[in-house]
Amino acid sequence: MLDLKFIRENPELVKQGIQNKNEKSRVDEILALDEKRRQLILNTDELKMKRNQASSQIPMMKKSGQDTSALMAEMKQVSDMITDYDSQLKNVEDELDKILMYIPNLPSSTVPVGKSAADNVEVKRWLPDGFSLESDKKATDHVELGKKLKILDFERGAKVSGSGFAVYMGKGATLERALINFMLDKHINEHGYKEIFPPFLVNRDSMKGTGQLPKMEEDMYAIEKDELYPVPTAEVPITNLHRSEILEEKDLPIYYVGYSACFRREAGSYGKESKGFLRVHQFNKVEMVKFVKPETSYDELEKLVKDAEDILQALKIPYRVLMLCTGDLSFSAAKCYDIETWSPAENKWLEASSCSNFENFQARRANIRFRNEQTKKPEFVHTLNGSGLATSRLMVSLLENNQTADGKILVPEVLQKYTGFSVIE
RNA sequence: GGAGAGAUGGCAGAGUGGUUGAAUGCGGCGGUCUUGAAAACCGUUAAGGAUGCAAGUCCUUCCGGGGUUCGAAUCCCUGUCUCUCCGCCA
Repeated sequence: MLDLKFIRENPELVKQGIQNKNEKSRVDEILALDEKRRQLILNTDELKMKRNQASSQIPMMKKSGQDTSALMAEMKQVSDMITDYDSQLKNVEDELDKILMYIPNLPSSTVPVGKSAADNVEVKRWLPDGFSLESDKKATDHVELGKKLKILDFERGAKVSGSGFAVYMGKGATLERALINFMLDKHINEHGYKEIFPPFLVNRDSMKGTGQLPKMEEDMYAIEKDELYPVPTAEVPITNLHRSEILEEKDLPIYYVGYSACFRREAGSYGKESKGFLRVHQFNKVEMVKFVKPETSYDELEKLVKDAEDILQALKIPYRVLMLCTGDLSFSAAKCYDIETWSPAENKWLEASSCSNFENFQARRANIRFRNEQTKKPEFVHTLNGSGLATSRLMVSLLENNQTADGKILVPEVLQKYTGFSVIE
């Protein structure tokens, strides 16, 4: 959520930012409602002051035996007026809030302006020693590999749950588990994150806090009976851990890492990159979340990306890093890097991680603050998160890049102590 | 699922219709004392909003929402959460 005061003072800047994100600007509506809101506050406050004065006067009058009935009758009228103004004010504020909840975060000034994914900027490419993108044209794709080696079963997944659900079997299941544990351990032991095992169902307030709702209602699974939402990412429960809290400045930055299954409806995306793991309704992800002081958040973003890259370098998986342009940036993000891993069978890059700085957009929605030690005043923190990483897309690259000519999969060395085996055949 | 109790400031904990935004204790901050520290003593210590150049002034907030009243932390209704007992259960 953007600051109403900021919008009031910088309407043109806000309009431009929204436009760069390819979203509709409703800034003028906001300004008009804000004007109305402040007028109503002016009216009620004056009446309330009157009422408060009378309230302290009445007991004194009674004590000295004076008649209070005239004053009480007058206050009855005042109270009715207050009720009326207050309900008008509530309507205006609800309306304002509704619009504000749909206004995206503004892109950072360091983000390139662009319309779509085509305008994203590649900022880095990392390939393992001796690896070439051209070298492996006849790679078998992950679906085929999974089937042959009996480690992945998309057909049975469809039978049990529906299309877009995978079953991992045998060494495939073990490999998935190994990957999750390896990533968690690395972030905990080498990058200084604290492990969180969050709930996988969250309430509506949490979904609003991180920005999934109300705008992306259609993309979210919902358990209506209990008003709970299966998490689309661990970002939601982990960021909301500190919702409505005032943190101590000395406790910042806070680094959390957590595993969760991620549930996504992917409504309306059938047929688009939907083969095998490329688009599924449930996948596993290790997520990193940071709560930091505002002035450090862009440095923290660079470190976050590096932490995710470390995983890929350890696994020796080819990847590139993209800086997203304004038009491809998500609703809540001010700046975002995507990490894409290479799929030799698809002959393209697959998004496996997204690392974003939300500045105070989420913090404002979720009311996450810290006490500034100098001023003693609470301020909003900046929140960041990044996948570290999603196993499904990563698994595609891992299987395809580690296949041998005779159809086996070589398990990356760093995973072997987690799997207990070095080859899948 | 059934029965009961509760939710108050950073924390603990009073307050059951009228100067209570809230006693008291702890913690935090500042000071006196001390070579320094401790102890003791004194002072101070919520958030949000409106208005104003500012100092300030005003409003709101005692879990959320609604109601009664001239007036609500306090009474009524409702939702959420926590605890105790019973039932069920990985």
